[in-house]
Amino acid sequence: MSGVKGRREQYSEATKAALLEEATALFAEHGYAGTSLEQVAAASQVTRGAVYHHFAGKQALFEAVLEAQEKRAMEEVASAAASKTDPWEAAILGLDAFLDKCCDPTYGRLVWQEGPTALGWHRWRECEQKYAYGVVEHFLRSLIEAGYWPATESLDTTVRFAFWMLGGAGMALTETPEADRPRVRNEWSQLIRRSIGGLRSQ
Amino acid sequence: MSGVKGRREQYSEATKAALLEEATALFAEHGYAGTSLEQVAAASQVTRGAVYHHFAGKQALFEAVLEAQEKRAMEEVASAAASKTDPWEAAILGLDAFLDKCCDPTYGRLVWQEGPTALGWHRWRECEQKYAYGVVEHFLRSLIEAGYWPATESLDTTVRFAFWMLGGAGMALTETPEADRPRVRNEWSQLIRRSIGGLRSQ
DNA sequence: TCGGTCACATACACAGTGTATGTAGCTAGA
DNA sequence: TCTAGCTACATACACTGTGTATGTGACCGA
Repeated sequence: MSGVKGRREQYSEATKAALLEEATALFAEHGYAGTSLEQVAAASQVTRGAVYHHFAGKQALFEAVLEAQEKRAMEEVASAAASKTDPWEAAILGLDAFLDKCCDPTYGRLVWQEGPTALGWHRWRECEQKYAYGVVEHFLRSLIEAGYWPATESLDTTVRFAFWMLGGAGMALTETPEADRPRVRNEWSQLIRRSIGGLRSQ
Repeated sequence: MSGVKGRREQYSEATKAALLEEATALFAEHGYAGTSLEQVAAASQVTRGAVYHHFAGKQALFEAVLEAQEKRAMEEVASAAASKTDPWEAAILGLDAFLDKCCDPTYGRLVWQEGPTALGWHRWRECEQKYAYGVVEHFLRSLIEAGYWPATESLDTTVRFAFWMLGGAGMALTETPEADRPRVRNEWSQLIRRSIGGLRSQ
């Protein structure tokens, strides 16, 4: 139980980190189905045995990759929104930060393109619930509490709806070639804001 | 070039139809990855050789299944909308017909759940563009022409946005247990209508 | 120093796709 | 009517990739 790590544990964590890093790059570049564990292992200078030692299988490896991405992304969104106390303004800032993040090709491809195809919709959504989903729900709750948003539908449906629109923006951005992204980003941002305006109280 | 078909061609079409039918059922029940061509062939009382004779591969078979589903679905949507001449009312009727269709578990599972995972996002969207996508674009064009909808964003982005919202409803419905579907269906319908209201001209 | 455990490597089993080849029955032309 | 060729499959095989069972050396605490 001592906090000190032996050499073995240091090496172990290093290879695990290397596996995660290489897997992230390979999955993002060639897709989930398009990269074999052999490639991931080779890029990390180990064999597939190491992969199966650290992760339960290919899916588990991908989930670990995806969770790392989501963790960072949601931290960035939350910290962006934290600068405003008004729930509405905070939500808009969060939206902008999220759209920014989706312009990162690695994040976009892994989370929005490969995620569902690799894990299947069900498992993917379960993963998302731990991160993005929870953040969206948090924003919505505060909007409702502040009276900005009517609670006519069930919260669950509303969260899904909001989450889905954000996902659409993310998908669109990851698929859009670099040059058009600013325009597309802006258009989606406008569409989301105006359509949300239609839902807004008053 | 005679219109008369020999026995061979009749048998051939029959087996192709059987393959499509069995594949539809199996893909819908066990998913794309969860069903092997061996199973499809066995259910159709032939061997895998027949499958590869009629289709280029597993993906191609799935695409054929998916296209058949979409073709029927879009016909239903179009015919539902045809009873109104006002673009706005027609669009609303089309929306309702679409949501109805998504409550069909086979359609929902194949198109919204298995589709993207089986073909990958890119290829899936290319398939959708031939059917659903085109229908959405048609509705939007008529709405814009009639002055119901502002043409502030690029049409492409707007079509994607609308398509995406419909997809969200479809996804949500296919995942929702039978008993809750009427409620969820209604909630999504409301959300879409009100959010569209926010985009509507004036 | 010695037994155990950790962090991998190695070897193997197996499923599933795709492809190359074989074959029986039909069909068009002489 | 005979036959050459094509169609509609069946059979056999190669290969890729996952997962699992087992082996092994380095480390580490007692």
